[in-house]
Amino acid sequence: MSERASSPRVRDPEKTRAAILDASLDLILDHGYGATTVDAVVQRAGITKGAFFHHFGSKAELARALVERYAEMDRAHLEAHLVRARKLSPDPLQQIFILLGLYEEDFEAMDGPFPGCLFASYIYENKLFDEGTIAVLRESTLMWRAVMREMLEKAIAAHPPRVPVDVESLADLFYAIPEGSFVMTKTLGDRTLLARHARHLRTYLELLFLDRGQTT
Amino acid sequence: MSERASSPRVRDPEKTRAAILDASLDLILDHGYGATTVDAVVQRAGITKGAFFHHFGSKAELARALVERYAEMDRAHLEAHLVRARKLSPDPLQQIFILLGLYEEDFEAMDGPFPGCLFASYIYENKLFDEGTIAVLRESTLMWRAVMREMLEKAIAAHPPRVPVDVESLADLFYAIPEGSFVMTKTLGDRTLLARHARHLRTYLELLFLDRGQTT
DNA sequence: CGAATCATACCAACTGGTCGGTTAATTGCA
DNA sequence: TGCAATTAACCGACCAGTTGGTATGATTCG
Repeated sequence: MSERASSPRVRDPEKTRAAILDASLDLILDHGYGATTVDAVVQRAGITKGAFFHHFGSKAELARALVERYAEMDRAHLEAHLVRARKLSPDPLQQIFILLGLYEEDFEAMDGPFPGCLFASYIYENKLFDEGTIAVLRESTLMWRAVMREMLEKAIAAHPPRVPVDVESLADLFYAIPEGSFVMTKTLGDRTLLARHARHLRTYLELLFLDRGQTT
Repeated sequence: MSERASSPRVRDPEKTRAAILDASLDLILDHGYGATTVDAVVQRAGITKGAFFHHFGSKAELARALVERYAEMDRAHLEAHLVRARKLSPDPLQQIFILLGLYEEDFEAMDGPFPGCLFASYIYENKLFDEGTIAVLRESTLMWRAVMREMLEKAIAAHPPRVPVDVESLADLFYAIPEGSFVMTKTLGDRTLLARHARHLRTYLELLFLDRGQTT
């Protein structure tokens, strides 16, 4: 077996690296990157400073690696839901509704205080990061826009909307509404908001593309 | 005359205080609170460290005063638009549309790189602030919810919605959509997004409350 | 062995905050 | 009104603690 049980102190560089990234993610989402010290990361990850700087050349390098891993997970998560949605319905509009439903499920299944989104955290400290790190945010945002725009365009072709719409900015709502919802959720501590706000996006699309009322 | 022209170096405690708050607002929205040093604030405000600690007992006190001023400006801005909207139409639904239009105008009139929202900046560094400071965020958020909820309930009474809606979370969209839009705008540097996303909220409400299509 | 992985001890730079002192405005009183 | 006394606004050198980062040595594993 190459897999190893999570015993306390074994030599496993990948696990150490992951522990550093996990610890820093938690800390950064609560304190911001600037106020997250290497010492705090090291302590929470249960390692030492030497190990930290063995894996990451600098704090900035950690920032970059962290957001890259985050962006990749985000992309993979979306991709997985997309595959599932396509399997469940051939109709592009229904696929969008299913996608929304899957995310609503995810949101409802969450527990503990809501952590928020690393992209938003970074962008509100943007001057602390180098261009390459910020570029990851941009690319992720544009990826969301492109994916949702393509789905929406197919949906529009099959279901002409009741009123003309700006497709690009409509696609953006799939990113912007959750992002705003995260801010509210973190502020009020009410995790039901995420799904409830997503449901409004669903209703909007239903009114826009369906002849009458609900489907669900 | 007790009023004084804005000449370079005059003794004017209120002006000094405002300069500190202005400088720290700019810096915090770009670097976050944690990474904004008192020295940087002092330098940008064109004063000295001594003057800073004469006006604010600590950095935390600055944080609190800054968000309180910000919340008050936000509230006053909303209030002013509300008054104008009520003057322009007696119909509650139309008032909401007018309010949205006024904010769209504000967004379109902006120039320079978009600064973002201090509430979002703070909440993504929430562990750095004391309870009283975070409470300001909560109160502002709940104020928005209460105001928009009241308007929406009046609108619903006059224009029964096509499908049943959760009023509270619908009211939240007036806060959450701009907030998410701010994140996207800061990320992509495209200031047109703000108004375009707001317009979707308008379209949603039109589809929800009006018999057919557009009004505007 | 010898390279990869991690620990310990340490440093120079910077941080928020303090403090004694200076300068300008305001007040009290003749 | 004239002006000394008092107070508020402001300055900038300084301090103790913290920061990101380094140097070097110990341990593990192929």
